Amino acid sequence: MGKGEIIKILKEIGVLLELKGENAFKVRAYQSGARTLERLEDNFEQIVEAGRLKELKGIGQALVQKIELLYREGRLPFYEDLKASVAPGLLEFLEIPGLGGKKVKVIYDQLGIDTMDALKEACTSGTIEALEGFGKKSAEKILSGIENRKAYGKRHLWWSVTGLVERILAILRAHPNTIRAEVAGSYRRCMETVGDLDFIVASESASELMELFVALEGVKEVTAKGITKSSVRFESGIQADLRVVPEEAFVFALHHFTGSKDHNVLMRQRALSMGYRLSEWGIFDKNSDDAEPLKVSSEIQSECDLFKFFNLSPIVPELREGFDEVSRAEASNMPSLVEASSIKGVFHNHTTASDGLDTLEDMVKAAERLGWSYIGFADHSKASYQANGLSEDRVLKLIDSIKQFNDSKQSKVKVFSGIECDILSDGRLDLEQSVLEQLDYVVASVHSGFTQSESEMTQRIIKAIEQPVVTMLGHPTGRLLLRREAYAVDIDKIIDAAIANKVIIEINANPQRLDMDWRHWRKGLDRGLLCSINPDAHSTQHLDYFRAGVNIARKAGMEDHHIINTRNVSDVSLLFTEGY
DNA sequence: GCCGTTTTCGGCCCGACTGTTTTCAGTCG
Repeated sequence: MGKGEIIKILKEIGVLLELKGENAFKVRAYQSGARTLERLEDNFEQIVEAGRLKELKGIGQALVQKIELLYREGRLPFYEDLKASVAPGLLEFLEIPGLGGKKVKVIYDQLGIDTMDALKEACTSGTIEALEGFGKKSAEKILSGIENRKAYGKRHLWWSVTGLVERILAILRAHPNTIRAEVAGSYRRCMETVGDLDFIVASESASELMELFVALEGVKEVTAKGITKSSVRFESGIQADLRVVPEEAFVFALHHFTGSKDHNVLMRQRALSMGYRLSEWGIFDKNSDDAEPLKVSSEIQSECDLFKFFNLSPIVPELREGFDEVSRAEASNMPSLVEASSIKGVFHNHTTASDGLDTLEDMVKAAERLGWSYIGFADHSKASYQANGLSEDRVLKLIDSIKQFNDSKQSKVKVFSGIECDILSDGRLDLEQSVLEQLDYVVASVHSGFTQSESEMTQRIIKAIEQPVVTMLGHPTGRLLLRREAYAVDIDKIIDAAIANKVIIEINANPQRLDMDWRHWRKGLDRGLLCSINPDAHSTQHLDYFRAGVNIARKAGMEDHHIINTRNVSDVSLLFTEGY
């Protein structure tokens, strides 16, 4: 059994143990074991084969045995028994806000309820509220949770909530009693999708801000309202939290609620190892129960100060995912991340030649407005019939017209001629090599046959990567966030092939794709893998997507030199003619 | 179930809010 499936099973064991009422730390051990495997950069198979699982942090004797069994035999009796002992419907109950493992267990043990319909019935009939520890409000909350399950559980694209975030921030900052206001959480860390929004405000008059917040336009429901914290749900289903803290606690609250959870654990452990306790309120003496933070807390005015206090280089929010950022900061080995202002142009864009909405001329004007010095067009090839893909003849004409455009000196922006060439199901390219060779560059992408097996798909893409004419690989996994899973593909093998054949991989910056995923890049960057940030724009407005791509590049730890879009015109031309 | 410069037992990150309770457990982030 492969790593992905094993991770899934470990996570499920955690959930099942929770429903069985097991020790919370045991539950956490399975979850953290799964996370350790998820983050593993070295080859999983090799580690298991070499008997080195035990060396991984968070994986002890018990997990080693279970993982090895799953790896070698593909099954684990412990898991099968556990699964058989828990009613399958209970897993779904955990998706209801307010229901955790303990309460679900009570509902099942006392009432024998294990389906959503029966739970609904028990809420309306008064059976639930009669249970010890439950009441009328619990029943109402569960009922509304069941009814709104779809909207509540939904995550949201980072890009799609930027407007709402900016609007709320502006309102909070405009309040006369606001000293500082920031957005925190996964939004601030630039995750590709966000579950909810977190706002932190420094102010001495919390109650006024709470009133302002719960009355925001578009608020459908107020789910919590306390002295320092309120939660609301907007009509779109997204939840937002506001926390108001005194000015001296602002930095600590901002850091804490920016997370991630795993990053906070690392920071708190570091604090403990240095004799301190760190919370969202400040820095405390490890051994005292004082409610007052140590005096040093008041000298910390920024997150930089906070990291410095713990002898760490500053860690930007994008990198706070609980990987190795704390140890890198300790060694003063933080990357100098790419900025949006370093981008000088983008390559994978569409025009009216295939399925784009705007003409080449309009797209170039938009590139001028963005201050770029070049732009490349990669319209679809003929196999993408639904997208009006280009035949060999049309490609040749397009190359001509681009040459004329450049010669006419209409614009200071240089236009590169490219194509988004379909990778056919057998790995061949959709257009004649002699035609492809005349273009400045070729983006090879999969647009069909998504149901192939993992090995077929992997071989198919590698075959394309091995064609010397291919410059870069487009959206390597084909995922559409929140809509369509990636097709089955061994991304590690794709990365190896790209490096071996000097093929660039794109970050498709369309907010729905953000593909290749930021989690995969570190496996290749140190070995010379290059990235191209490509908005996959189908209109002038879409060019702005490049910002979402920069976010992902930053999460992947990329510096300017990893990204071809930071190079100037002549270096890019050289790259396309000479390779790298 | 994991872990160890407090080392083989006894902790495990920390605090707010809610709903249920008369002091706290469960949930959540």
